[in-house]
Amino acid sequence: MPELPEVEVVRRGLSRWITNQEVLDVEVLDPRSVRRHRQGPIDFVTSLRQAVLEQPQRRGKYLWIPLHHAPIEQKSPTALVVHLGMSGQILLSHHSAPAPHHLRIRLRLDSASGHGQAPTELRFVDQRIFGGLYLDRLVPTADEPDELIPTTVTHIGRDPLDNHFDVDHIYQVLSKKQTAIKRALLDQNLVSGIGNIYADEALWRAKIHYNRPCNRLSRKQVRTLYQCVQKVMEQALKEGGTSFDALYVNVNGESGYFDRSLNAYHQEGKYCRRCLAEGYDTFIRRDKFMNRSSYYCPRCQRKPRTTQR
DNA sequence: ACTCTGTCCTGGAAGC
DNA sequence: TGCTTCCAGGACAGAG
Repeated sequence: MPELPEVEVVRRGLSRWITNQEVLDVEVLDPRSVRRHRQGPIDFVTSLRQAVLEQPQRRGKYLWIPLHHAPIEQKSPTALVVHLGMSGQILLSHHSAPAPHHLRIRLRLDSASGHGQAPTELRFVDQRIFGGLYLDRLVPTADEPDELIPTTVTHIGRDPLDNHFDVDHIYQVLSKKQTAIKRALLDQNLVSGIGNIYADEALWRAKIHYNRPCNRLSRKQVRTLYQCVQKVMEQALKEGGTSFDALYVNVNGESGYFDRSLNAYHQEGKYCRRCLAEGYDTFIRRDKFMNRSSYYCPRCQRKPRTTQR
């Protein structure tokens, strides 16, 4: 399940190989993968053809590649926006390599214009079709006029690895929220890039129960929690991201190995590693929360007294 | 204004 | 064996 570290691994791979390459041709094999492109699949193909791909950017789980249309007068800057959803992959291959099973979109690239052994095709593969590609206009952000982001990403909050990430501002917002802390962690408008895996891992590290009301957390607890988010994401990035199966891979099709470092997520029934080190044999538990699983240690992460859903 | 649920999707696993 | 049901969850529309 791609969250921030996985998307960043993909961004770095793309940056190395596709920057300054021209799109020779585009093929949409499943129109559902471009459903967020309002003007439809045909416009997607014709608008992307002959565009030159610039340095890929990211905010949270959103990835975008600014486009440069060499021969055409630039109306306003645009970008190819990528969201991997649940199972999306960006793969760089030779165009003659066999097509993977869930191949949805292919971009033929002009490898001759760039690096010698560059791949000749960018492929979007997506089993569950929650992800997709679309074109969008780039606009300056509200607080940094030199920073351009797609209009559809303006409502997304800065992520924990962003230089302008401001934890005191986050605390101010959280102190007014009634809702459970995990719901706030997963809310991409406040802070982006956190999904179910890193939410559970950060809460475990910070020893906070997923159902703790936001407005009952101290400034210190909020600081600690977001430091834990940053630490767990930095470690995951170092280890190439989390892969449970073939659903998440980097641009070369390789899996990350952060799943071996997980302390809570997917660890139901296993000993809590921290408790074990302290001489307790507590098991990690799984609760249903927000229609998904929440993994936690019942000793380290005590339930709030007033349990609300 | 804020909070929360339902929906989109596929395929592997579990249940009968 | 073969069928059905469940489960995974990111983002957003729309309900409360």
